[in-house]
Amino acid sequence: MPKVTLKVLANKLGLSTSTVSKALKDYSDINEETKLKVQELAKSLNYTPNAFAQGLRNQESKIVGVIIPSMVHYFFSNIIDGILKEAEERNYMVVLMQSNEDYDLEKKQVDVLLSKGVDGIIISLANKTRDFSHLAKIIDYNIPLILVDKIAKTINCSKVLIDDRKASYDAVNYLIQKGYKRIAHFRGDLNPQNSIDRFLGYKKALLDNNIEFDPSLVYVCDNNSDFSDGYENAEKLIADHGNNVDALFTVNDLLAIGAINYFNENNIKIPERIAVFGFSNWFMSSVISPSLSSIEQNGTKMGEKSAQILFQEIESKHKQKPIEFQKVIIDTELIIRKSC
Amino acid sequence: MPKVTLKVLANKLGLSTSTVSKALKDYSDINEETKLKVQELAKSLNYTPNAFAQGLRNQESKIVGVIIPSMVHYFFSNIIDGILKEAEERNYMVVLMQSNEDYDLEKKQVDVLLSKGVDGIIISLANKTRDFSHLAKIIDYNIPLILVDKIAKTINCSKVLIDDRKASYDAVNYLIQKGYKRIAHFRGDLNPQNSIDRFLGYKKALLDNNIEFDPSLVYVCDNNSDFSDGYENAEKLIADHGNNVDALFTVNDLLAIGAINYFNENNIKIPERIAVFGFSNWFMSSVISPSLSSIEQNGTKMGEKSAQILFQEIESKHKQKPIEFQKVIIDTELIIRKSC
DNA sequence: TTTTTAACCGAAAACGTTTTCGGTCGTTGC
DNA sequence: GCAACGACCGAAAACGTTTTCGGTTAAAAA
Repeated sequence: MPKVTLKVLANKLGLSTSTVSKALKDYSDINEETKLKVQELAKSLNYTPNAFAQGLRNQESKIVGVIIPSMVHYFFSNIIDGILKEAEERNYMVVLMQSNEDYDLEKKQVDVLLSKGVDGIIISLANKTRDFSHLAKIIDYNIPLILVDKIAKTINCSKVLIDDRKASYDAVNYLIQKGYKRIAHFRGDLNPQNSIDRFLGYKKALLDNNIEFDPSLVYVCDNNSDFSDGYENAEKLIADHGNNVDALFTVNDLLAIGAINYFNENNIKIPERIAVFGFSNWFMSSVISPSLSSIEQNGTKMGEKSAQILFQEIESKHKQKPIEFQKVIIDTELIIRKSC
Repeated sequence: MPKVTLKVLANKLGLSTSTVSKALKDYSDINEETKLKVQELAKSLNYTPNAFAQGLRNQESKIVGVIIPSMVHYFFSNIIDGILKEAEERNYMVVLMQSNEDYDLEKKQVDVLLSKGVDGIIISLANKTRDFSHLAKIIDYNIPLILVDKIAKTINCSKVLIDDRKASYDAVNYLIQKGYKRIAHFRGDLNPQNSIDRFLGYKKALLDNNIEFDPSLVYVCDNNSDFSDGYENAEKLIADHGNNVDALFTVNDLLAIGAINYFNENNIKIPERIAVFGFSNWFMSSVISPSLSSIEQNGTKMGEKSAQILFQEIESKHKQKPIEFQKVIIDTELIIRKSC
């Protein structure tokens, strides 16, 4: 089967490729009749423009790149979901890469995306990423970049995130209003910004309520994508503090669920003996027992918004308009369930 | 910043673009010294070949397309995970699309992938897909195609799947050995093959154990990606059969979890009053209460295998070798937990 | 000295599209 | 009758790469 290109259309109609091209793009200097003839033939022969040639000529790929730390995460799945929806509407393709929380891989993937000529990039950074030169490179290349959730404060680009500090402040504050006083915190890695902010929100809620901040109640879960980390730290928590702790606020639901598993197995009643509050509102949090209170982070909306901004910026760039970076805060919501 | 192309390398060295190109690709008719000079300069100037030009010239994109019904599913996330790993190793990019279980969208996405010139395609079909002309089109275009999990029997291409019939036979058989006799089944859509096969395995296990098959114990959950469907059908099940049912085997974990929720809320003890067995072994099945017995479907391995075969076929095509289609059955495993 | 050969390099075409810049008509205005 | 104009179309260059096919040297063979 011979590929149907502009040239074969042109030959069949006794026209030139330029005329055919212009006819298909509705140029004003082509006769309406010939336009129709060309368009009909194109349709009947199922002509589709060669994407490589277009890319080469127009310097745009109609592809955007997305790098996330991990695929198998409810939150990230939702982000992708939102991005795919927006891309679909605009006939853009999305190439997806996962960094596996590995900085070197993340860096390499940025290079690949740049060399493939993607029109824009959305990244949620790996936890360990401290060096942002690869992001600077994207900006140097003049490729629109959006950071989502796991962001870098110092990089000058649009960002979509939640107010981690406020969200966790609200959660802890809720616990305090409910009467809990000795509230432990399983925090995430020391590095990523939202881990820090969630910790700070936790601390501020304590202070604002005149509860002394006790550093020994804070556990660093640097492997926080693993729920066994939550299980083990729950064990440690009880070993360390015995009855002198009555609530637990975790940096994500996975840790909370690990902890719940430990408490359940050891007959530590939730929420009577200890309350638990998670973060991110994974689907499973609504179906475990006891169901877990959490913070709805709205991954889908974050993905959608990121993509919207990205396409805006791509368009602005195309029109040579200056682009001004946005920082969008997506609303969160306390989801109160039976664990507190 | 001027883009660094073969031409600028050539100019800087007083060579021709052809020589530079050949030097970079280690052609034998280029002097070792000049090769070195070229390669050094290329590295120092950070030369990366233009992907569009390469695609145009070589007719290959180093991109593969993946279409899945839905992103936010543990099983599909795992498939993607496996595919991304394999692609990463081979420096291939993956463009991801989700059909949202919509046939028309699936069809359109195939067209987009074809028009973009991807080197291969992996699809897990939407449940409602009954017409396979879009798949035939892929084969017509001579693009390697792999079907994974949700397959079409009549399409002649490589497939990666599990033995749904055997897996569900084993699960139901296990229930029977445990003494359960009135086993209900929440089946999926009437259309997709694996929904059918899981039903047939259920039926055969009953017959082989001399248990009469009772059609009234089978409920069609045509919206089986929604766990409320499980909840509602559990309600119906109890209304219909009261105490005359002692086990439930569902076509997936989500339905099982919906049912468990209903049973828990209505004080129907699991597994004493009714046992529950799921399918797919979602992560959350291990953390709900009671934990759910299920069938490990090994999504990651399915994704990996699909990608491996795809890249094999792409390579074969490249070498003009004939490709012979494979049908790979991935092992499943009964995961026994507290729900039975 | 002349011919052959090997070693090295470059010219050029091709992939398919887009867009600028003219060019050729026939028509209108004066 | 001539200039000007508008309508329509095509030639050609460009995007960056790959690869074939010669071509130019200098050294080896005759």
